[in-house]
Amino acid sequence: MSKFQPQRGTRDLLPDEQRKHQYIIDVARRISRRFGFEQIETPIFESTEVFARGLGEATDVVSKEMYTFPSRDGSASLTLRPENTAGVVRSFVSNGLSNQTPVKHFYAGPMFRYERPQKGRYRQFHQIGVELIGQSQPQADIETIAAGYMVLEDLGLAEKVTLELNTLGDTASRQAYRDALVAYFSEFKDQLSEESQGRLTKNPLRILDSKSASDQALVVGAPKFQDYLNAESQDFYAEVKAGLEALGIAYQHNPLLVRGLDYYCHTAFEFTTTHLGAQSGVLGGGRYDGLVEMLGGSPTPGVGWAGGIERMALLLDQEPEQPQSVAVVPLGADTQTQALVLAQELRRAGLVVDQSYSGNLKKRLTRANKAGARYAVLLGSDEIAQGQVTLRDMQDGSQEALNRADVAARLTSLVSPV
RNA sequence: GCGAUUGUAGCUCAGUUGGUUAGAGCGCCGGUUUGUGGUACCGGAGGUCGUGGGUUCGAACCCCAUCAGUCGCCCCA
Repeated sequence: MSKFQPQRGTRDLLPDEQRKHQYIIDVARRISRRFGFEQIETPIFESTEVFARGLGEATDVVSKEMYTFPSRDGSASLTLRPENTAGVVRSFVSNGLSNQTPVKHFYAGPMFRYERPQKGRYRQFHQIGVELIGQSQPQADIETIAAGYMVLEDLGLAEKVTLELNTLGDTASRQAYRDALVAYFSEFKDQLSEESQGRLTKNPLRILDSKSASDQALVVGAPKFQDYLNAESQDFYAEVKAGLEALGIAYQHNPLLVRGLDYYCHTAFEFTTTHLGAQSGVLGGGRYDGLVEMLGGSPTPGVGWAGGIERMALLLDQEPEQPQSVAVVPLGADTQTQALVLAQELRRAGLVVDQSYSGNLKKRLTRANKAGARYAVLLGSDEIAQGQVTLRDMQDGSQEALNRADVAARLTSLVSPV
């Protein structure tokens, strides 16, 4: 055990793991682009206020999970982003994009939350996500969810997730329901779990998805949100559901799905899995019509989602494919320079080329084999004398003599360039 | 922040009621004729037993603390 280890909840992404992350990002970016989402990047830290106001002071994320520190001159409080929606919306406002709506962004990158680490849950973790800002119609929700679904589908995860769907209604509906809930639970306050007693004032909706048995018993008799939804909210939700049905995207209405960040309204959804223990959420999001205004912009609706890259990586069945590679194997004195030249030529042709610098042929072939080379190009004094190389198929061991001038063309016909 | 559980070689793990120089498999390195890898055989390197204290003649093993992983709570991606 060496003295320095990665900090708790952080880890090194070695090539095997990084390859999976990159694969997931590549798929998500490609699919998102089909929907018109273009990639952006916002800073990894922002003014603390962006998150405090954006996500809500009382939320767990803001109240106890943020990495917050003073700026070097002490004039400001900064925070490592715990999610990217608030940052994207802040950039929408900062860059004055309100006259260019709809704005459709895709992003991928690290997020930071001070939580107890577990499998699929890290303090530095990575998300992909999309945000559609400036459209209030339910079709925006439908297509946004469809984009998330298509990403999961393309990753081969469609069978492993279920889409849970709920509506949080518009502001008026939510406020009415909130009041009703507070009235109801206040009657049973002493029966509520300690945590839920705290939620009663801060975030009563969260009592609904409490896992405490005593809370659950009370939740059964609690007022139902559907009874407090006004006509507009009901119509909106109905349209979202109808749209998903038209697209053949199965969902499960979960009236207890209450997202933990304050900015959500109307549509709330989450693709969950049973394969990751307590970390069931894979990709989730919803509508956030009040957020732009909250961060100082003019009232502008929005909808989006974020997906956890680590969690998706854990669900992948197979390793992403790696490009096939070629080993250039010089043999004997004076061949090293020719090998360098050949290797460079093959790389210009788009091939993945590794070259051995030492050892006898046996050793060099062993190394080429371990490195996973699909072909080896043997370049010895014999070959050079005749202006040729020997091309060895590392799978079946067959060899052929090639004219030096034909090597690149031959190999690019056998192996697809990168 | 709370509860439970685990920590021995690069990896997966043995290690008896505390008793000499802590083991295996895989992997790694080298060898088994000179320009031919994968299989087989032989050999080798690699560990302050997570860390720090304590008990003991003696600790990988018992006790305390601490750090980290895992599971659950919580929260979320």
